[in-house]
Amino acid sequence: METLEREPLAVWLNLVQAQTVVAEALEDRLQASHGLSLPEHEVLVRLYSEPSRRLRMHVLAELLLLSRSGATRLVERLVERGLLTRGAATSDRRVIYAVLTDEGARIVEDSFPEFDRAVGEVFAAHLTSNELASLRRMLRKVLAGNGAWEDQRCNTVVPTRASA
Amino acid sequence: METLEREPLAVWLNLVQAQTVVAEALEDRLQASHGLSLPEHEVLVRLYSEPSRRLRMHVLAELLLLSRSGATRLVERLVERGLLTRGAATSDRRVIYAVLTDEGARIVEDSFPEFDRAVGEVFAAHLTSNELASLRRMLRKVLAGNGAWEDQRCNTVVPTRASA
DNA sequence: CCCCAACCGTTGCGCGAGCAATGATATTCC
DNA sequence: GGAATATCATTGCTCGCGCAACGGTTGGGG
Repeated sequence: METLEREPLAVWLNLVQAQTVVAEALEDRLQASHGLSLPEHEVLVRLYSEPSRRLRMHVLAELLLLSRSGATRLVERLVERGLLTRGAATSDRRVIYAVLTDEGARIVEDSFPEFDRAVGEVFAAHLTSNELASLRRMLRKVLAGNGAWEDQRCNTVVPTRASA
Repeated sequence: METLEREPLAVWLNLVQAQTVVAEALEDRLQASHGLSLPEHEVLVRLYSEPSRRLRMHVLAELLLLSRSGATRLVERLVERGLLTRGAATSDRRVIYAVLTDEGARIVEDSFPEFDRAVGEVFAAHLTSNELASLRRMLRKVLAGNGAWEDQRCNTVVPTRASA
């Protein structure tokens, strides 16, 4: 099995390509149905999955793999659309919370089910559930090996329209 | 095994995060050692792995997962640094080739071995060769399922400093 | 033969993102 | 208690990229 040893680079390129293709497909659907970019949608979902429906800017930036200035402008755009509000913290006056508005929450409830379905169709549908589990294990090992923060919140996301 | 059915989204997020983390690590090293961004380096490698050391702009754009305008400007920057040249085709006067200069080739020979090693350390080192092969199979299924072009050239890349 | 459609690469424009610097607040250490 | 330091979010600047429009070129159909 030592013959095919240019593997790692090829696999890395495949990973980049797959990520790009899937992200484009997801973003297209999201754009068409609700006029949201992928990061914009993620902000809404992240906030929705928070019981208090708010998150400090700094934490939001980390979750979105974004710089703090990037986060600032991202929420700024969503505030202008009325999907978010900025809220000050009582104890620490440096902190600003990004807060989901009712309309923002409504949009999540509207868009998330189809988004979740899209992830299934575009990405997960081509893999067995064993492969999916195996893939996750591998990715976590890579993340851990690079000292990446383990995002527990992945398990806590939206209860998929409990009201319906 | 039906209990954990929010898996797909979580795996997708892990994939994005892993891609981001690894890409940042690779780009940092490349930037430090040769002042190249990841796409810039890839252009050089793609051209180096071509026997004629040239590629049509359109093809280059596809390989790099870039728009044509993006490709135009990317090679423009590298031309200014003297690593590339633009060459006209004899038969079709619409076509322009991006051509690797000798200095560009020298840089590839210089940078690629460490880049390849970096991919090993940052990415592949955390997986067994079985896992790597399995990962590749999965990614290819996802790509095929989304009608992505199968990039055969992955196997043809640089002979890793045959001269040394 | 000539016109029209398709294709190639480049350009104008706007957008989203990162870096470094800023102001405003909190914390720490003497 | 007060000054130095750290932290938080924002802003100015610049860069890389995609989209749409363009000029130049080629091939195909009346």
